[in-house]
Amino acid sequence: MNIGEIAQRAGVSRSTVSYALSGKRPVSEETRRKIQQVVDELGYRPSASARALANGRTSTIGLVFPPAGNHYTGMQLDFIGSVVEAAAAYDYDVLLSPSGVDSDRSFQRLLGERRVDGAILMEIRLADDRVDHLAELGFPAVAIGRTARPEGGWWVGLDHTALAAACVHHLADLGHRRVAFVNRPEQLLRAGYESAHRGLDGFTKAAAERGLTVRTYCCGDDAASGQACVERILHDDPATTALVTLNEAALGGLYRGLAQAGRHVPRDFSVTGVVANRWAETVTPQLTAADVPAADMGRLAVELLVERLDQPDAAPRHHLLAPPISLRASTGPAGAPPTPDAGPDTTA
Amino acid sequence: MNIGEIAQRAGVSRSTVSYALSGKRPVSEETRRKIQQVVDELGYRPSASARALANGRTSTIGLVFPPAGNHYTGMQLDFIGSVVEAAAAYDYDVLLSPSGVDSDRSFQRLLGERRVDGAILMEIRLADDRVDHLAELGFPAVAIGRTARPEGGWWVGLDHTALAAACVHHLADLGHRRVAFVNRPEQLLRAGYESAHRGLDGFTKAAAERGLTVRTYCCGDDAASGQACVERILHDDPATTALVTLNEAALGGLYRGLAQAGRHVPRDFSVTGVVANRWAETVTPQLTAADVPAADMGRLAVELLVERLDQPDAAPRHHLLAPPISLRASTGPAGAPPTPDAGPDTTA
DNA sequence: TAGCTTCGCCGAACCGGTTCGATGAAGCGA
DNA sequence: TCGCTTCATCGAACCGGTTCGGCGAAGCTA
Repeated sequence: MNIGEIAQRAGVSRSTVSYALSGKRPVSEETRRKIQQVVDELGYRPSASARALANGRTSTIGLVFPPAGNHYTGMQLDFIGSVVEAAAAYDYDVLLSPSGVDSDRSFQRLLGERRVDGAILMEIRLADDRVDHLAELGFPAVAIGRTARPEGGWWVGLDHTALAAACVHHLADLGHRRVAFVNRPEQLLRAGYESAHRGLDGFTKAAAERGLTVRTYCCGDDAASGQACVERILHDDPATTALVTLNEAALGGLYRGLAQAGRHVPRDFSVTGVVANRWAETVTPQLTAADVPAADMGRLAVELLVERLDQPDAAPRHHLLAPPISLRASTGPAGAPPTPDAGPDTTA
Repeated sequence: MNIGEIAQRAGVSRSTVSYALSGKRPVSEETRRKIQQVVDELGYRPSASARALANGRTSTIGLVFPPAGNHYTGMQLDFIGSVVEAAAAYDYDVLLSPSGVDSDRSFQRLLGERRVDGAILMEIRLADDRVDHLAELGFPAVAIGRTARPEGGWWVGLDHTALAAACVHHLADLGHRRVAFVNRPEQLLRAGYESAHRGLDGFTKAAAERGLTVRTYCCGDDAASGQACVERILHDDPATTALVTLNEAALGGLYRGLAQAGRHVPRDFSVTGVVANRWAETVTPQLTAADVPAADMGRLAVELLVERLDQPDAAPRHHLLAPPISLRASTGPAGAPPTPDAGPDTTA
C-alpha cells in the first residue's frame, strides 16, 4: 500500500496526494477530503524510508549510549528516558547507538549511513575525539557534558567542579577536617571522563582552600566496591570523619562499609556528594547531596539539538547547571575522632 | 557522495559497485579492488534510507519503551542495555519508542511508517492489546513478559508465580507465619501488569498452601512509598515478621521503614522478593531474593526476534526463566512476635 | 470575445540504493 | 573455425516518497 494506490483510489495523481497530506501546496477542499477519506479507510501511512530518501531528513536523532561493560547507573536511565520523551514531543525518534567495544563502527552506522539527523552524546571526556570529530564535520550534535575546551560548542553540562566544592564547603562548615573523596572507577578517570576529573578538581581545590586533610579514591560502580573502598579509607586514615562521592552506584556499599566499621551516619561520619535524587532518597539516612537533574539535562539537550536542526546557522548555545545541595540526613557536625585502638575492624 | 560517484571514479557501472560491495554476484578481483580503493579513499558508506527503501528492510528493531510517567526501575535499564548490545551483535540498530501518553501514535510511527523490521515489547499486561494487535498483523515481535494466553507466541518471560511462591516457601520454612506482600503500584496492578498479577497469585496460593496469615499491599515505585508501606503493614498487623516484595524501587524505603520501627533485619524481620541483583546487593543487609536476570532476558529477546526475522515461517518459541533464590542476609528464622505494647512507633 | 491571471492538478525527474535480464568477450571442445 | 557455455559487466526498472515546471479550465477585465 503506497502513495500510488491512494492516488488511484482517489482518482488523482501521486503528487496531489503528497501535497494534500503535507499541505505544501494548496489543494481544493473537495479533493483533500476525498484523499483523506481513502487514507483513513486504508490506514495508509507514508514510508519513513522513502520520505527520508526523498527529503534527506530521517526525523531520528541518535543517542550515543555509554558502553555496557561498565555498569549502568540510574542517572543514565533518567537521561535516556527524558531524551526519548522530549524527542517524541518534537516528532523525532531516538536511535540508540552503543559506543561500546567498537565505537567507530556504530558511529559510522549513525553518521556514515545517514540514519540520524543529529546526535546526543553521553559520557563526555575532557579530550573527546567524538565531539571534536563531529564539530569538524559540522554535524549537528549536542553533548551531555563538556570537554576541556567547551567554548563554541553545543552542550548541556553539570558544574561538577562547583558541586564538589560545595560539598567540601558544606563539610568544612560542619567542622570536618579529614575528608575522603570517592570517585568513579579508575578506568573512567584514566579515560578522562569529565565528571570524574572536574569533580576531583573541585574537591581538591576547595579542600586546599579550607585547609582540609584529604585522600582521594577511585571506586568501582557497584556496592561491593563501595564497601571495600570504605574499608580502605578507614584503614588509611581512621580519623577520617566524612566523605564526598560522585559514585551513586557504590553508595549502598559505602553505607554498608561504614555500618560495618561501626561508624554511625551522620553521628560519627558524614556522607555527601553528587548523586541523582532517586538514589539519595533510597539510602538510610537519606543523602545530603547535590541532586543531578538528569531529566532536565536530557530535555535541554533535545531542545538544543532541535534548535540546531531547525536553524543550521544558529550560534552555539549551552546550559551549565549547578543545582543546590539538598539537605537531607547524612551529614552532621564533626565529633571527636575515634581513638586509634577503637578503630574499625579491618582485618582484610 | 553516492554510489554513482563511486562508480564513475572506479570506471564501472553503479550496479557493479553494488555487487562488489554486497557480494551478491561475482565481481572480478581486479574490479573489486579498484572499487574498494575508491570507497576507502572517499570514505563512502551507502545510505541507510536508500537501502531500506530498495530492499524493504531497515536493519532496525523497535524497543517499545515503558511510559516515563512511572519511575523507571533499574531493571528496565538492564533490559535496554542488553537489548542494544545484543542487537548490535546482529547488525541491528535499536529505535526507542515511548509507549507513554500517546501509545497509538508512536506505534503508528514504528509499524505504519515501517521504521523497524521487528519489535520488542516491555511491560506486558495480561490482556495486552499491543501483543494481540501485532500477532494479528503477523508482525515480527517478541515480548519481554507473557500475556494471560501466551501459547503460540514469541516471548521471554520470568516465572513470577513460581518465584513469588519460592519466596513464600523460603519464609515458611524459616517459621514465619504472618507475612506481607509488597506489590508494584496499584495503578499497574489495575492496568493488568503481568508481573504484579502473577507475583500476587503465586504469593497468595503458596501462602494458602502453607497456611500463612497474609496481607497484600500495593506500593509506589519510590523510597518514600516503601517507607509508608511498612508503616501500614506494621500498623495493620504488628505481629507481621516478614515481607515479600516485587518492588525494587521501594526497597530502600522498606528497609528504612523497618529500621524506624525498630525492627532489625533479619533478626526481628525477614525481607525477600524478586529483584534485580544490583539492587539486592545495594541494601544492607543484602537481600535474599530471586535475582531477575534482566540482561539475559534482553539478549534472549533479541535472539528470538532475529531468528524470527531470518525465518519468517519459524514456529513460535519462548523462554520461561525461573532463577533460584540467592541466599544473602535479609532473612532468618522467625523469633517470638513482639508483645503488642512493645509495638512500633506508628503515630501516623 | 480575446487576453490575462489564478487556481488546481498532472507528469516527470529525482533521492540512492538493489536487482533482473541482457550483452559482449573470453574460453572451450569439436 | 564455428558454436556453445561461462564470466564479468552494464543498463534499466524499481522501491515510495517529494518537488518542480507546466498546462488546462475557470474567473476576471477590457
